[in-house]
Amino acid sequence: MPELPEVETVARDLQRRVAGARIADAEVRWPRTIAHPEPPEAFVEQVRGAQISSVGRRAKSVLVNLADGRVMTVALRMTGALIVAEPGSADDPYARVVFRLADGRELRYRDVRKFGRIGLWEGGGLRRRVAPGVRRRVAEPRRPYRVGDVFGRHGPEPLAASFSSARLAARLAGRSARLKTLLLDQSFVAGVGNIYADEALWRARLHPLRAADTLSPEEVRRLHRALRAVLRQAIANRGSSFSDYVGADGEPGANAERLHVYRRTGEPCLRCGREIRRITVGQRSTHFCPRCQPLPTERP
DNA sequence: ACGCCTACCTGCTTGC
DNA sequence: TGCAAGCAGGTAGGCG
Repeated sequence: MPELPEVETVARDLQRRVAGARIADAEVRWPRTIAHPEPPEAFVEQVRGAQISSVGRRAKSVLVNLADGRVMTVALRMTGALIVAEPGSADDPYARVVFRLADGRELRYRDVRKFGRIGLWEGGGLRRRVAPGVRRRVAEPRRPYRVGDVFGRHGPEPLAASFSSARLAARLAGRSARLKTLLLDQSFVAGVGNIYADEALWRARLHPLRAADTLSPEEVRRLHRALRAVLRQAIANRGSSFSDYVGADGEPGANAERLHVYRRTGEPCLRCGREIRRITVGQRSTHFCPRCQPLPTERP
């Protein structure tokens, strides 16, 4: 399940391995993977001959920046992976899109469950920012092809220097939604998924069902620190692998064994020993320690 | 604003 | 053993 740390790992791997490479040709084996442009034949035509200048990340998408300023976005969703295959490698039956590089290697988009999407966009607009207090600019023309529009509704990057505790507090204020729901909401904060939402709440000792606007300033600071620490540690370990996630080298990450609550239902809390519980919040499995993460109204 | 539902997909696990 | 149901969860879109 690629979340921010897994996508960051893939992007860093690719930056090291394919920056500077030229895409000689591409083959689309599952047309629905191509979200833009349509039809997929147009995508192949437009990407052919392009040179990759650098690879980055925004939210849970890999950004493949092309030398001419265009950007290819790769949303891995559940089971997507970008893997660099050396010449002569065995074919992959789950490769949905194959980019043949001019040097003989292949950049393969592999996706067992086919949820992932790839788009090719004009650059620009990525850092678009509206000054505080300004509601809407006058009749901004629609430019649906700009990569910035793809992420126009996403929230801030939690590891950005600008994502301060005060900023988190401001975003939580007036929100009655549960913490777990908000952490998973990409327009609230970008890149957090089920694993790191649960891990951050455990680390911050906050119950997943707490209403966001009931947190004390101290609790907001704990959440801010916990979220960033959990994400940073996962990146340092090259991400958490369960069944599908691998880096661009095809190797799984090492962070899964470092998780404290996720998929540890019934096992002892690593802080207090109480059994980890699993509940459903917004149709998502949610893991927490009932002693370390109490609801204020409850006495566990 | 918020919660809830469905659709998209396939592989693996579980239960009879 | 075989087969079907259940489960995993990121995201878009719809409904109340």
